[in-house]
Amino acid sequence: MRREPDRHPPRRKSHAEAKPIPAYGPPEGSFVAGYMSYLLAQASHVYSAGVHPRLKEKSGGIAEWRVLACLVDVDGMSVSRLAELALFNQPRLSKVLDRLGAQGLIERRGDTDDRRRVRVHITPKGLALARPLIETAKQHEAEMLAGYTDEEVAAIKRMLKQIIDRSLAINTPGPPTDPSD
Amino acid sequence: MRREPDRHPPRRKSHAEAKPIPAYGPPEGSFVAGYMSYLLAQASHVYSAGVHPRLKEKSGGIAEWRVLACLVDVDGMSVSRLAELALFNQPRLSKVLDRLGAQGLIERRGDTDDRRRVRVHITPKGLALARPLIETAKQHEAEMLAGYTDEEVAAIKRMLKQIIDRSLAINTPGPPTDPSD
DNA sequence: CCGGATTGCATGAAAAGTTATGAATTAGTC
DNA sequence: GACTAATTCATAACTTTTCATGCAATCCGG
Repeated sequence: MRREPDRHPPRRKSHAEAKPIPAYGPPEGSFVAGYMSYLLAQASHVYSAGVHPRLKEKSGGIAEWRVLACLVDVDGMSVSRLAELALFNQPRLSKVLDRLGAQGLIERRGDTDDRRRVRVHITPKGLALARPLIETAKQHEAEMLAGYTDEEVAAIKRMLKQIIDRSLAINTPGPPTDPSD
Repeated sequence: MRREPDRHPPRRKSHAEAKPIPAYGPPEGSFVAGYMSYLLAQASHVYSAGVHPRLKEKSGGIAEWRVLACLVDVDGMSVSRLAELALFNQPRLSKVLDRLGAQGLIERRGDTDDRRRVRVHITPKGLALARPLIETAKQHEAEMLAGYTDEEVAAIKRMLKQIIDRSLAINTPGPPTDPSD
């Protein structure tokens, strides 16, 4: 049997009265509708929903894509630094790197000075895969932001960076570097 | 042995020359530093990093928390609608619901009219758990946005909602509801 | 230098998520 | 009304992530 037996009580009425509203997103005035964390998560989610299928198909997964993109920016980062940049915890990144390494897209090399560290390098094969993906991503961004002026886009990005910086400042308990900031 | 034998070539130099910069976030001018998807993901990530531990501990997981929060807003949604709202795919939500159901925090009830549908209801026990969590979330939001004026906060949220709406419009192929929009 | 604390990364076991698919029900068409 | 298509949700099989932990290398106080 598919569902529990008593989940569906006997039918109530013939078939009158319309179906509920199929609206997207949270209802106006609800908690989540105005909750910043939710808005950020939803924005991130729906904004990238359009490219993710393409990126995932080519790179083998969104996590893989993110790592490759970061490595094109900065090659040879340590594992923990790369994890931070790609927004992963360290064990997760280690395993993503295993997969990327198995495909010959990245390479781990021990740091010569601090032998605890492992530096991650993108291979030529990895670059050959990543570069076109970055173009795809840029093209998607262009489409998504077509309705905004350059100034508006700049303002949006500035605002996001500010949110990021402030969050980091709050989350980082250390003594304030400068109270006048 | 822990790593591949040849990962660490012989040490290079005594110990002069400083260690690399430990900066947080992507380097200025890099691709990801200005890539909207990344900014949104990073903002979402670091912004909520502060509450997530607390919410997770109390609710059993961030996914669980999101579902409960949505249900406090709107009780009795269908599974697919709730999945959409909580930003999960349907099978994932089904499993989150299994867990929540096992703890007696939610209940599934078959829709009387359309017997394919299953409506999800939060239980009194679930409410008792969720309400304080929402307070925690609100408190966190207050802390995080303390540096902004009410108007600035409103502007930020409006901006995010606009990004969401536009993304949805672009991702939804259907004919434009109103070309004059 | 020596020993304890710390850092950087990997890894194993357990938990959670994903993909593909199936079953039940309803909708639509002729 | 019967038949096919479409919707809604669950589930099984497989993959990925997480949590905790271990080991090696460095750091640091004496």
